[in-house]
Amino acid sequence: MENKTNIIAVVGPTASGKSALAAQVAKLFGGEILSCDSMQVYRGMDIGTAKVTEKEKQGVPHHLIDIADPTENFSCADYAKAAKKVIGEVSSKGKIPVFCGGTGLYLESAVRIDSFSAAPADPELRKNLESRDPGELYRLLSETDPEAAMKTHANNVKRVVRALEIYMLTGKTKTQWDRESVQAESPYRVLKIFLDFNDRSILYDRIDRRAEEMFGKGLVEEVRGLDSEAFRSSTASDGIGYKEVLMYLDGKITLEEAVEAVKKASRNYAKRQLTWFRADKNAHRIFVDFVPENIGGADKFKFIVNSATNIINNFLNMLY
RNA sequence: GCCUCUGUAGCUCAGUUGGUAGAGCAGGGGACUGAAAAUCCCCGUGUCGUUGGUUCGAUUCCGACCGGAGGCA
Repeated sequence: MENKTNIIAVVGPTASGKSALAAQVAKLFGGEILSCDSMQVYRGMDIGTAKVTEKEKQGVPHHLIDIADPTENFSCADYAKAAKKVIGEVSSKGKIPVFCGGTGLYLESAVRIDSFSAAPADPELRKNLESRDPGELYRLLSETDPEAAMKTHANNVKRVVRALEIYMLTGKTKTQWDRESVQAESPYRVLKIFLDFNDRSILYDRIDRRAEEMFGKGLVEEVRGLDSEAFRSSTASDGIGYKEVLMYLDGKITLEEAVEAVKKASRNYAKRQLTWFRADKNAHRIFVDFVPENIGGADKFKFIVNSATNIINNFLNMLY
């Protein structure tokens, strides 16, 4: 129990300032960054994913970025495997793994889920199932795995298909697999710091501004360079900023409409992220837009770093 | 100046043959174990432009007025 690996995670919605805080925390506590972002894993997708620049890394090693090709299928299980390896490497050097990112599922996959089902995605089977009547699929799930059916809405075809896929491929239900996937005694002690906003419109303004900056930095050119048949049929091309620009390149929408669509999708996404992290009762919240009146400008960041530092010190001193 | 059309939820618009109204988007809430920046679920009271009139009753019909669009001069 006392041999557990301490892990820090800075999480929050897109454009909340995670990267800067995480890098600072890593510097202060002797850590290395483990990116926790389902799109930053892809090489060549830099502008649209707001990937950290060398300067922003501040000399701190960053892992789990650029580890996959945009045309390949990458999943949370692949991520978990890679992340666990990096956790081991970093901690064996005596450094603290500092996760930083907004993909909640990826973080949980790495630190909480011990093993995944023995059923990797099977594109053929999925295609086959998806071509069938959704109602029939759901009925099938209700018969084979009633518990999963109960937890999954019939309209959520993706999830229904996945649950069926697991059963068909392994003969064991998703419910069973899930139950066995979480280890009773985790090898990690995880501190999550959640950057939240008291006034959401402030977050939304930042998102809007950042979307415009992305186009200014050449997002359209980046997407043009990635464009190919293989890219278009990949998960990566579903990323925010990428799918909209592809529509623009196809002449389906104007550039202005693309910019607006990216803003909108990012805002909607941020809200989903907030929902995810809010549900996590173990996450320590810091309201980054809620600093004392008398603190402004560059001191604001300092204030946030101080808040995080206090939380981390308590964590390292085993106060919680 | 005259004529026609138009003014309904933050936005775009339905609708009520007169019994005070509903969609999409935005927004809010939620779920999430191999696609997760994905996928899915739930949430719609608003002076129906203003003001008179007709009516048991008007957002709906009539008049005037105030916006907006177009046409004729």
